Amino acid sequence: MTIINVLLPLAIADAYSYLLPDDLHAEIGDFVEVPLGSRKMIGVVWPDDGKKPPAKTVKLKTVIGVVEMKPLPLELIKFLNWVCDYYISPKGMGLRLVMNVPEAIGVVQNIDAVRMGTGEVERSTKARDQVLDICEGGETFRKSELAKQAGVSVAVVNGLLKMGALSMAQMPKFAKFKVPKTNHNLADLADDQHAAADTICQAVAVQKFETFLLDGVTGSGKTEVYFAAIAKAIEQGKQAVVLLPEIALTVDFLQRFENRFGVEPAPWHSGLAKGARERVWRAVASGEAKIVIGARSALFLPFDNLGLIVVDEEHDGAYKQDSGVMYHARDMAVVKANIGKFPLILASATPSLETYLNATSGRYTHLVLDKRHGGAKMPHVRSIDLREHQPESQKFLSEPLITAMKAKLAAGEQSLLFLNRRGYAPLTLCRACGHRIACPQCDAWLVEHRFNNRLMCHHCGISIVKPTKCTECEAEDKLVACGPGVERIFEEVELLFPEARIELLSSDIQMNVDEIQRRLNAIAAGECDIIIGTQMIAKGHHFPHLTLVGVVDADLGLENGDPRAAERTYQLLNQVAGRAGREQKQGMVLLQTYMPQSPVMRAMIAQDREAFYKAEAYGRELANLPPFGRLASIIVSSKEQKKAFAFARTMIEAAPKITGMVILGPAPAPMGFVRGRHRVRVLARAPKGFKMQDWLKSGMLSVKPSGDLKVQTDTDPYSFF
DNA sequence: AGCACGCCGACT
DNA sequence: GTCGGCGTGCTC
Repeated sequence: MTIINVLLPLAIADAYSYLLPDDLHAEIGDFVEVPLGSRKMIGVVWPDDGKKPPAKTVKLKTVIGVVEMKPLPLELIKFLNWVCDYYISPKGMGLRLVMNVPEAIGVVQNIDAVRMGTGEVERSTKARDQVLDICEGGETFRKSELAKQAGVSVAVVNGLLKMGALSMAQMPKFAKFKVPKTNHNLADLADDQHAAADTICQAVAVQKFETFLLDGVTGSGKTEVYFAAIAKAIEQGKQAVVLLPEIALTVDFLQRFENRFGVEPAPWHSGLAKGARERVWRAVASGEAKIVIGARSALFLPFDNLGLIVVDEEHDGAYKQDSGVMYHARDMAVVKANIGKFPLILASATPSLETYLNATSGRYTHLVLDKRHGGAKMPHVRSIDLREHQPESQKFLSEPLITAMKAKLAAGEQSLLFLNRRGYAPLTLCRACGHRIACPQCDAWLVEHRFNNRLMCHHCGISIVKPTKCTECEAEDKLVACGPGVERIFEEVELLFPEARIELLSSDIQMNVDEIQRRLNAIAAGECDIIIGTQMIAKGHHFPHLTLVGVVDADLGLENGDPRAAERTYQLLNQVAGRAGREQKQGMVLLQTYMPQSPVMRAMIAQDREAFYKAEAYGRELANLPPFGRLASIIVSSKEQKKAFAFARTMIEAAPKITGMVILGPAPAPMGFVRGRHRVRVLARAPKGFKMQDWLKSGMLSVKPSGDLKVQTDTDPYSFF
C-alpha cells in the first residue's frame, strides 16, 4: 500500500490522500475511483505540490480502481494549479472545469453495429441487394444508418441478419473528426495580411511562446490571417483552438471554417448535446480533433498536443467567467500558451486597453491591418446632438436620424437601429405618487415587456403581470413607461414607416439557433428594410445591403461611474458601426448622444483610436487602475446587510498593512441586493506586479465566514466602479 | 456536488 | 409527541 493524492472535482482546496493497493498502478494524471463519505467518485491523481498531509485523526480510505483511460496531461495539471492559485479558488473547482463532461470520463463504449456476414442470401430482392452493396467494403454500420443509406426500412437489415448474410459487430460510438485540409480553399491574401500571416507562421513553425495582437479594423481580414496560422499548426502535427466570445457567432463562423478547411471543426460550447460533448472531449484528448472552435471553456479541454491558441474579439467581456473559478479566458490563454510553449493570437478591431498597451510596449507583437478589403470603405460616423435635435415627447428617434432612414428606405437599402436595452421600457413610473416599480429581491427596476405583458427583472428573472394600478398608492391608470427598449423603438418605427419590413432581434424573443440563423440569413438576403436589435446583432454576421446604422442611445453604458465604461462603449459602438457598408456601398453611422464632446464620441467620429487609448491610459494611470495597478474584489453577501458589513470590516482588520496596498470599502456592491441577498464589496488595490493572492489569503481571507455569510473573491474584476 | 445532521413548524 | 422542511458543514 502506498499513499497517493487524489483531487476530486468539488469545492475542495487540495487533493485528498488515499491508499493505493499494491495490485493497482496509478500515475499522476490517472483517473481513479475513490470512496468519499458514503458515495463513490472519480478524481485525478495529483502531484504532491506542497499540500499539507491530512490530520492524524483521519483514517485513509483505499482507492477502488483505476479508470481505463488516458491520463490528464501534466501540462493541464500545471495549468489548473496556476489558474486556481491566481483566482484563489479551490483546486477541485479547477478540475471540475475539465471534468464537466461526466459522460466522457470512463472507458470508451462501443455500440452495436452490423457488417457483412458469411451466410447466403436466401432470396435476393432489390432492397436486400442495395443493403449488401453498401456493406461490400467490409465497413460496420449502425442498423438505422445502413437502412437509411440503402433507402430501405430496418426490417430489411433485420431479415438479412437473421439469415446470416449480415452479422452483428461493434463499432465506435462516434464518427471520427476528419483531418482539416490545410490547402483546401486558400484565400487570396492582401500584402498586409500576408506579412502578418508569415510572421505568425514562423512562430508556429518553431513552437515558441509569443503573443501576437492581430489588430485590424472590421473587414480587414483578420480571420484569413489566423486561418493561415492554424493551417501551419496542423501541418506541424499540432492542434489549434479558436476561442470566440459567444455561441451566436459559431453557426456563421463554423461555415466559414468549413469553406476554408473542407471539414467540420470540433465545436465547443454550453449548448452542445451530451453525445456531442463526449465526442469532442474524447477526440480532443486523443488528438483526433485537430481544431476546436469554442467558447471560453474550450481552454480547459484536455488537448493532446496543442500548438496554437486564437482568441478572437479579445476585448470582449464575455471571456470573463462570472461564477466558480472567475477566470478570464484571454488572460489564461496567455498563461496556457506560456506553459505549453507555443504562440497565441489575440485578435480584435478594438483591443482592450490592457492588450493595446502590452502591444505598443513591445511585450506582445503588434500586427496591424488597417485596410478594409474587397473594396469596402470605412463608414462615415456622425453624431446627432440630442440637445439640438430633441425627439418628440415619448419618442426616441431624432429628426436627422429619421430623415436618413427615409432616404435609405427610398434607395432600397437597409438601416439598423441599435439599442442595447431589451424589453419595451426600462422603468415603470406612477404619475400619481412617483413610485418606481422595482424588483422585490434585487436593486433593479422591473423592465416592461409588451410581447408578454409582464414586468421582468433582468437580474433574477422574476416577473409579474403588468399591474393596472400603482403597487404603492393604488392609483388606477397612472403607470407610465419611461425610457426606450428595443420593443418600444420597434413600435415607433412601425408608426413612422408603415410600409417598411421591420425585423426585431433581441435575446428575449424566444428563438432557437436555427430560427435565429434563418432570420439573419433573410436579413442578409435583403428581405427586410429596417433591423432593430440589441447587442446580439453587434457581432459576426454581416449584412451586404446594410448602409445605415443608427445608435439610439450612444451614451448608454457611460452613465455609471465605471472607468471601464468608456472603453466598453467605444468597443461596442465600433462593433456596431462595423456592420455598416461592408460591401461596395459607403456606410453611414449616426450616434444619438447628449455628449458629442466626450472622448468616446470624438474617437468614434474622428476614427482616432490612438487619441482615445491615450486619454483612457492617462485616466487609468492617474487612478492606479488596471493595467497600471492590480485589483481584487471581495464580495461579502448575507440576507442581513448589517452582518455583511460587519464581516467585511472584520476581514479588513485581519489584512496585513503593507505600503502600496490600498483597501477601498466596504461599500454596497454595484448590484447591492440580488436574489434577496445583500452584497457588500471591498476592493483591494495593489501596485503593478505585486502578487496580492498571498496577502489576501493570509489576511482578509483567513477569516472564515459562518452562518449565511458568503465570500466571493475576484482577481482582476472585469467591471470596477 | 451530495449527503448527513440538526434545529424549528404542522400533523397523525 | 414525530415527520420533514431546508440550512450548514464535511468529505482523505
